[in-house]
Amino acid sequence: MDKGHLGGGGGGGGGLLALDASPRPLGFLNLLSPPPFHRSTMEADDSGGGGGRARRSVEVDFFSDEKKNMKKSRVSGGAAAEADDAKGPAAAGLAIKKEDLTINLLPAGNNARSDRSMVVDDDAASRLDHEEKSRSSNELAAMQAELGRMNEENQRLRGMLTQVTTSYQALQMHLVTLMQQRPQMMQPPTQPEPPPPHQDGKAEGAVVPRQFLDLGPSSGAGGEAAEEPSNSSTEAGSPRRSSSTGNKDQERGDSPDAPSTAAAWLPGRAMAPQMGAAGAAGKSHDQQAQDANMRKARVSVRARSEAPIIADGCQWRKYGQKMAKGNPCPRAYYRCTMATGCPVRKQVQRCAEDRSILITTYEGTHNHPLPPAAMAMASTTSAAASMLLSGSMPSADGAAGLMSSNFLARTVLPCSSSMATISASAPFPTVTLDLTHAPPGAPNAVPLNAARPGAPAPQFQVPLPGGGMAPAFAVPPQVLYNQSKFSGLQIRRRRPRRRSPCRSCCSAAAAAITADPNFTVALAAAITSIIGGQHAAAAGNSNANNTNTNTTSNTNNTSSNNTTSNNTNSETQ
DNA sequence: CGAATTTGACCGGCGC
DNA sequence: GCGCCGGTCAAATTCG
Repeated sequence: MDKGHLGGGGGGGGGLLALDASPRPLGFLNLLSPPPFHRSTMEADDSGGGGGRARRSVEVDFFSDEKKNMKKSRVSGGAAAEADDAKGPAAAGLAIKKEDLTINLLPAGNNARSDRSMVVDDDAASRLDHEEKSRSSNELAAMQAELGRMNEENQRLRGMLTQVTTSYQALQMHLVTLMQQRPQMMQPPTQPEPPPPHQDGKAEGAVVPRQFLDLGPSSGAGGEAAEEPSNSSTEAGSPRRSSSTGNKDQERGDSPDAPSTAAAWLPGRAMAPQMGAAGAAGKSHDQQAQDANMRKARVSVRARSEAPIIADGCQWRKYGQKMAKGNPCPRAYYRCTMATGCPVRKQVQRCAEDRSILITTYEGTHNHPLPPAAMAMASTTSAAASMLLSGSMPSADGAAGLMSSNFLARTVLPCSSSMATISASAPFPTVTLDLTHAPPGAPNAVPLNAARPGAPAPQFQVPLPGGGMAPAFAVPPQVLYNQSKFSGLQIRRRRPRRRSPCRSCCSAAAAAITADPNFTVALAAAITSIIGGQHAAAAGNSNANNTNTNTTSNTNNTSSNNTTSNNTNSETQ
């Protein structure tokens, strides 16, 4: 065991969860104003308990390159730095030369002093000294006047900068919107394909050929993933894993088409087989960089849950547990076992600051059909991931990344500031869906149901066709009215074409979210749409959706040797 | 007895 | 280059 890991004792806790550690994410995302970037640097803070507090305001850490540039530039001058960094080429015309703002008041005094020292012993020069003094004072006054003038100029330029910033933002948003639409339009018409070969019996009947968490703007990965078992996320997470060390599940699932595993959930790569050799060969470096980015993309869900794991409708097998730095609660690692070789993994960890909050981080794309129960989370995470990655798509271009992130912020966050947090901070771009806070006007936090079917906690659960309890979120009543958006989204997108169902799903999801001024409502609606069809049988539990009683029966996993996870990570389907 | 979980060890990435 | 840390493996253990 890595004793060092258990030692923990620091803040940090990893880029992703560090951001999530805040019990109340602010949800802001002001990419054009320096403060978030300044704060984001605190993410790397390894300090102890205080780190969490500090991180409270750390919500955004997009694109470290820009951050560095910004820092660098800020050293040289305030307005100039802002103009150069925030605006980039667009603000070239507004660039302010450093020397313009570098106003040194010392020379006058220094010169005078040095002059005086030169003539201090010269009586004849005393009068000259006096004259020079007065001249210096005049110069000083002139310089002060100049300073005042420059300040005014500075103010004026700042105003202009703000104006240009606004227009630039608008253009960015527009561009991102266009870019989001483009993948769909560019997708070549493809013939229907047979269902996945490994459509196992677990998901029979109720299964819906929908991908969970398609991590890509051009969600082609979904289609490929559905047809090709993949451990690509595993490869991403642990490249060293080779045939000799791969686990049984993965080996079983991957062996048939290992070469395409990477394509299975990397949207860009997924396109390669379709495009053929030429298409694959023509893949740009940008796209490859994009792939790398997508491979790491994650969706984190924060929810109040007394159970050690939230029931999201999938079957998970625990394969590891570790103490994460800065969090006394262990982090558990699960992989999806609904289908052999499913690359999806998730990490479950309690929030260090509020242990009633369970942070579940999903990574990867399911390569198998999902039961409706799993689609609730799928809708949420896939949409969020799609948005995230559509935003980080042109990662090679710093300005574009900034642009996209800003777009995400504006589409996801403004109306649901407590709902979604986007972080492109290294190492993984992450969307955090915070379900611990109800939308404005909602009474309380949104409780997530316990994973255990027999859990005593009066939390909202949905029965599955198979008899198990499906995941569900307690939906604040006031958001139920708007369920049509997401439910329609799901239904419409069922099997548009086998080639890339997920692509379409996510594009639609992203579009829906983009169009929807209230992501919170849309999210709740998605879940509600699931609940709606099966709610009746869950009446016994449904009374908990309004009142989060937060029973304290759960003993948190505060010990590294905790043994509570063994009875919770297998979900009855 | 098979499956699932636990947990120490190992590996690679990354920062210093 | 070294150490820290996240992530994963896999033998041992536990559970049903």
